[in-house]
Amino acid sequence: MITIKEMASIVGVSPTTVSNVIRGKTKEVSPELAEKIQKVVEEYNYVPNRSAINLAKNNSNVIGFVMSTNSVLYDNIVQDFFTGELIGALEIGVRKRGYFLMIYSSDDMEEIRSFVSSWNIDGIVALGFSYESAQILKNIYKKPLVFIDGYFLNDEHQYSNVGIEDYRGAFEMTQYLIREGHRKIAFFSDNYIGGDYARYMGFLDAIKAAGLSSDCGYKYKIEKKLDGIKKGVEDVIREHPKVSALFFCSDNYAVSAMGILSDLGIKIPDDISVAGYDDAIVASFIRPKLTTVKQSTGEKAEIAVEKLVAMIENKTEKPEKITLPVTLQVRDSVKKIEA
Amino acid sequence: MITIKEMASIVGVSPTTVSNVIRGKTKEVSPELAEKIQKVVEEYNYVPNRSAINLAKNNSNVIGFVMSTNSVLYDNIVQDFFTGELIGALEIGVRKRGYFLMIYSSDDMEEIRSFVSSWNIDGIVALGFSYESAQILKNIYKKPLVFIDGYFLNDEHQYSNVGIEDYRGAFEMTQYLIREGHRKIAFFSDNYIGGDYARYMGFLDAIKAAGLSSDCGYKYKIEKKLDGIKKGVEDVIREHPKVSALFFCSDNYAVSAMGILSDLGIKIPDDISVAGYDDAIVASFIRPKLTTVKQSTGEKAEIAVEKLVAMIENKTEKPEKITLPVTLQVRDSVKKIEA
DNA sequence: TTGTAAGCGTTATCAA
DNA sequence: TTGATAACGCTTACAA
Repeated sequence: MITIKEMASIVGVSPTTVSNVIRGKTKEVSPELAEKIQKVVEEYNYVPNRSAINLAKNNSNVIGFVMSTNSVLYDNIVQDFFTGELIGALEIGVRKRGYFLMIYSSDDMEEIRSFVSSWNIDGIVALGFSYESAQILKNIYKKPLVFIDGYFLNDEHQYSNVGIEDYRGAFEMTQYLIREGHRKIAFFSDNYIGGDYARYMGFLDAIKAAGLSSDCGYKYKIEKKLDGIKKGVEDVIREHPKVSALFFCSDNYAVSAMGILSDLGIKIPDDISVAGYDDAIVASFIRPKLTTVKQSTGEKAEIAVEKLVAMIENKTEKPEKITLPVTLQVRDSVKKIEA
Repeated sequence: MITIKEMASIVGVSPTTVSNVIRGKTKEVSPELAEKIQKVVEEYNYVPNRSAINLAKNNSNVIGFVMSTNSVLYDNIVQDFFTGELIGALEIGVRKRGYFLMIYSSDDMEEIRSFVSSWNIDGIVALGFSYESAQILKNIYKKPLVFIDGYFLNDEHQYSNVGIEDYRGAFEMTQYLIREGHRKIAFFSDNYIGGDYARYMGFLDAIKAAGLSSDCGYKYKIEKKLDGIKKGVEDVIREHPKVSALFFCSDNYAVSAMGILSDLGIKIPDDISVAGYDDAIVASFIRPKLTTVKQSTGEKAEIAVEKLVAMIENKTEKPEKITLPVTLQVRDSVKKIEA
């Protein structure tokens, strides 16, 4: 690895001059010299030393993707598809803009603090943080910070976030279900906070808005594991046999529930209708094809990086809540019934 | 961000002494001083500056996960589940061992070279490299390098690789298919190189080993997009109506084909049997549950990091080809038929 | 046991 | 237009 100093002595100039042509400050150096130096730079395949640059400039050009561990792969079948696609898209956006992507997952705020300040991380894309941990993160990290799918109550104007219309998607799906004649609908989620809570509220409000009584909508909290989904599905069938539609907070739950229903000899959508959320790839693999709410993970990532880099490079950039649209994706898993 | 020098002047000692206690070289410093310094370190929440350490020690403690772009998310539905799980598991393994994970995807070897040397990356986990690009990578990067799912012909002893028994898995699956009475089997892949070629060879050899004539096995090359899978499935049905079993090189293709078959009114496994490879999560979501070959992506990542870190920390560590076992996962998508 | 000082590869200030 | 030089924060001989 050749250094600036070495190249300087090869050409017979000072390191400063070499540095200047490398950084394109060509107006500060004569064309002849610039060309001579450029030649050497290329001949020796010069690559700048990032540690040295970072030390001197007190930054890093790295963007950290930090995930709160409870959202992480492995203990949660719902997340890994999403996370994989997200990371892939983040990498592309980050690289495109001349930055580098470091990944770090932890629930320990002290660890995260130490990670980001040790590396002098220029900006963070944060996933899976509760309101509480988001507050802490914002306190310990004073540089640009963009959350993905965060919910921050009344503090929203203080946080940069890119999310989707969780509420509206669920509202419209529920409206659709009602329009198709369903009058007993069960909603399933593994939690009722943040985006999933918003989806639940959309569900509830659509029922209200349709003038239906509140006992038209049932709420089920399911465990993340496969067994938990099975239990949820069996519970609803036993407790509320009149339920004609199942609305899951995510496609992966919906798809896995479809398998379980099939095992029970229950036909979809003839015996019961199923709706999902996210429009994951499986949604169009499975039969019947899943009716769901479509969101774009890739776009989420791209927008998050775009906003983050804007904040890094333009100090006046303000925090912003960005809400991406969702669309109803009507396929074959919901049946029209006589009300 | 407090520095060693600042803490030194606070305690009234030299930076060296502070540095020593921070790095646990406590035998070189008196207990009283050590304690006093330790206290200040904690009081000020000292976090070391990675750029400075890296510059001084000429390393980085970062492990790069570099993907050849042709394997990357987005243009290939097969890969993103796998990649997501892999990255998650890599992150855990890397962090556990005191390293950091940087992600970089490119097909341009010059870009990759510049990335790794600029950051002084300590070691690389490489995914999706052809034999040719693997050779180039090995030439431009002289530090520890572990491939995932690479195939290196006769050069294997020169490369560290963690892969799976691609050949044996396909061999056993095909054996199983034959045992179940299937005599016309079609094999589908989007490529016939590396691991997928090995799977194809396992398929072919099992047919030979069973004493069947070579026209018992058909080979189909499909496009990666959904349309391509559809075309492949339709082709086989038209060209070889006697085919009773479809063996896909990956679960995602298998699952997507199951949907397409269902659209065609073809029942699985009654009309036709389907087998997959990988044991992706969808394999147990779908109905009938998919009979497949099980591999562990998480284990792949863990072993890869383990080997890589061993190579980084122990110079005598030799390149090694690690082949993880696969097991037949018999479920419900293959029917026993009368031969 | 503790401290001095050089060095890692850049950037940036200021002088020539 | 070019070049010295200090500085970034740390490690590491080597000296005291």
